[in-house]
Amino acid sequence: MHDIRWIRDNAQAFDRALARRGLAGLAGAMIALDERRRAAIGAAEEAQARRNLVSRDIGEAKKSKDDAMAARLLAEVGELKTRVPALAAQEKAATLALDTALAQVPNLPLDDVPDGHDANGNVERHRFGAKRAQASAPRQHFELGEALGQMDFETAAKLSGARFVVLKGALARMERALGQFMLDLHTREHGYVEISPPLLVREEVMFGTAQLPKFAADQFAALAGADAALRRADSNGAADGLDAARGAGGDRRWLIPTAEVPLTNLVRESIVEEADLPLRLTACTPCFRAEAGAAGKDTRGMIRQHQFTKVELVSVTTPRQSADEHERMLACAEEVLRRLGLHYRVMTLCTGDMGFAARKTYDIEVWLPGQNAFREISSCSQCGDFQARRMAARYRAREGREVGHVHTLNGSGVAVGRALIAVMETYQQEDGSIMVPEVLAPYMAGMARVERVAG
RNA sequence: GGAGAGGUGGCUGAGUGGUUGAAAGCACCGCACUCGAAAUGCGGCAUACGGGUAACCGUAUCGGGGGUUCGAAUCCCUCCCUCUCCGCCA
Repeated sequence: MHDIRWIRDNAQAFDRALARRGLAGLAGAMIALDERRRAAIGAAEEAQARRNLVSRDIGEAKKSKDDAMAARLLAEVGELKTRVPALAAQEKAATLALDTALAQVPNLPLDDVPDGHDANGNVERHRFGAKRAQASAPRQHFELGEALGQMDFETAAKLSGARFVVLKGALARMERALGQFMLDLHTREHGYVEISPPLLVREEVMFGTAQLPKFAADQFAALAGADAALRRADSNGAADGLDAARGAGGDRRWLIPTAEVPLTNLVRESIVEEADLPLRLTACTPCFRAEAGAAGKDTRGMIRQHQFTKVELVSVTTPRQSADEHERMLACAEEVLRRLGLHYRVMTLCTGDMGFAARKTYDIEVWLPGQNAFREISSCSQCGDFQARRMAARYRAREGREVGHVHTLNGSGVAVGRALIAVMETYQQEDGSIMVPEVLAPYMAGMARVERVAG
């Protein structure tokens, strides 16, 4: 969410930055809404001030038993009785109009973000490792997993539909091992605090990190007492089942699409002392995504699922610290892949490929031999004060005791499902078995190799 | 699910519909006293928005929303949240 006062003072810079994202200028429209809002505020406050003044006099008059004076003042204030609520309603509507418009505007790219229209404009920053020599054509993870009898998409479809998977035995264990390994690395060596957050959150929490209102179609929602709520909604002839259910007393929560949502919102509506910053938080959680815009994309295998596990990194910093923290966070995520011995490259996303809330983003793309391609396994973003403003998350400066919005950053450290895929495809053997990377062995009871088991 | 009790400033906690943004205490900051500290005394100490170069002025906020009233922390409705007891449950 942008500061309308900043837009007012920097209208050209604002529109120029939006243009870099391929968007039309909005400063004029925003400023017009703001002017309407401020005019409404002025009118409403003036009326209220007058009412307050006269009301006070009425109180005085009644106290001194001056009934004639009181009656005269009452008559005088009569007109305000309808005017004040009307003006207040206008003010509310004008403020809502501005807020609604502002909530739809994405963050602005930092100056050093490369310009571009889409993923083709991303710039490689550096890479690590190399492709391994493999005797025959490497197989994809789902071919390996199905052959091992430990990755079952058909059964998952029976339970939940497309884009779900059932892992069994050693592969299930390896997924868990990956999450544990990452969490241990970040908490023991990188200074992050482990969090076990709620997976169902309120609407305003989703708004805080900017998943809502614009990306509702990408999210899952859960209803408590869904049957009863929906039945009542139906009988009301309501169009939108969810909103209606809520209106009918249904209790709606959103399933987190990433732990970024609960972790970042940990500081919502609060003022953190500067001495306590930066906050570094990590969690390993399931993530739920509707993948609404991805029909037909990555339909095979575990690359794109409605549910997947991810270790998330979140930092809350002062404005001065956020750029350095971004580099640090990237290094923390990279370290995961280095220790797993996975080949990857780091891309600086261009203006056209960045997410809504980001002002700068690094993606880590891991090499998948079976796919013969680099695929995203982590995305580390600085959001500046964009989310902080939506969440009302502030800090008090050490010097001067001033209050300002914090900066927030988030990154995957890393996506566990995709890490499993990368390990499988990278460490696959001719016979279809998979060598276990050394760093995972302690988490897998010393198992050295994942093999097909009878049954 | 049933019954009940509550939500007031960073915290504790008063508050008869009329200068109550809100007593008091604690915490915090400044000053005085002190060699220093403690104790004590004096003063300060919410947030947001609007207006103003500024000093400052105005408006709103006592869980959220709505209502009654010239005027609401105080009355009414509604929603949310917290707590206690009972039941159920991983």
